[in-house]
Amino acid sequence: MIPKRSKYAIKALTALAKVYRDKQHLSIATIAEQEKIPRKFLEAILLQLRNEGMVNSKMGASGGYYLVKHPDEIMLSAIIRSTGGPIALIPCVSLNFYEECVECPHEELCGLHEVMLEVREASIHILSKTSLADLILREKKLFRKSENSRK
Amino acid sequence: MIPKRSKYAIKALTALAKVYRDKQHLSIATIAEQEKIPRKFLEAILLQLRNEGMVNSKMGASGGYYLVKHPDEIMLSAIIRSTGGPIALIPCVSLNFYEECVECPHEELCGLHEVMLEVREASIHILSKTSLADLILREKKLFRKSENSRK
DNA sequence: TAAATATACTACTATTTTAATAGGATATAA
DNA sequence: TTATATCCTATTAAAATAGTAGTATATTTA
Ligand code: FES
Ligand code: FES
Repeated sequence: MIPKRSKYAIKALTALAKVYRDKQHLSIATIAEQEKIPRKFLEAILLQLRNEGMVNSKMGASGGYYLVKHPDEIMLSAIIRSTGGPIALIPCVSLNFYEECVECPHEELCGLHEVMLEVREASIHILSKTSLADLILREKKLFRKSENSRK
Repeated sequence: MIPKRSKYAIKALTALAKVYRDKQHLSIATIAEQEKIPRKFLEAILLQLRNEGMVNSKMGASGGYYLVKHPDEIMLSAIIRSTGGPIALIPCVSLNFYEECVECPHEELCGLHEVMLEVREASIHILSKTSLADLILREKKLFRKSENSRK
């Protein structure tokens, strides 16, 4: 499981992606309300994302946050990583939270290691080809689909 | 990430799978030492696996644990589930640890939900086609490979 | 230029989950 | 009958996660 932190980050950045035209920005308060994220917690998350270089901010009245890159170029895997969410199922196959397996004498001889590596690859494959723009597109498609099935 | 509990369970069951002929059994102490798992913790894990019906035990002197099913039929996904390890990355797409997303008004309209569902499917696909027997086979292959590359 | 609005930053607390241990009861073999 | 194991409940310890408080700083706008 990824932490809520990461999920909130994806939600918040998606909100920013939806207004991405000419560096339009949104305030923490606006995003928090829209996405139902605890305000102060979101503040901490966005600050972190800013330090990671994923977003930029403008201080003062009518300030706020905006995306640095195009929604097409911001991948879910990058957001999860920037917010400390592990994708791998065990530490010895994690890129960002790697820890040696004290129980396994040789990593390269471990069958479980090999399988978990495959799982990680499969997950990362999906998460690093899906961008914020894709997420928005998917939502549009899902909405159209539900509209049609209601007829 | 899955809990250590699940990883230990896989390791322990693999040890049992290696001696699976005519219901041969191993004691907790033996497995704990072999796989470098804290003894008392392993005891709790095996007890749980027994209550889940994955293994059986024999009490008293020269007792121990043994697999109920053939190593071919015991899949990693089942072990992870039996020990309470989540495979999904977020609760709203988890089969065994499902929780509704309070932030998302409609699950079926949520793009993130859809992507995370795909990730889960990919992970489960691998984990539920890999058995304990496969794990042992993989290890044999890895060993042979490393032998060859040493020449 | 003052008031209002918003982010920046540090530090803290609370909650939950996970990992691990303790210790006695019970069963079985030698 | 002694040694060896599992059975079972309860507890503790440690770590990770979630969320909050409060003040400093920057910027707009009236
Ligand atoms: S090396 Fe990590 S599970 Fe064996
Ligand atoms: S429904 Fe779970 S992330 Fe939207």
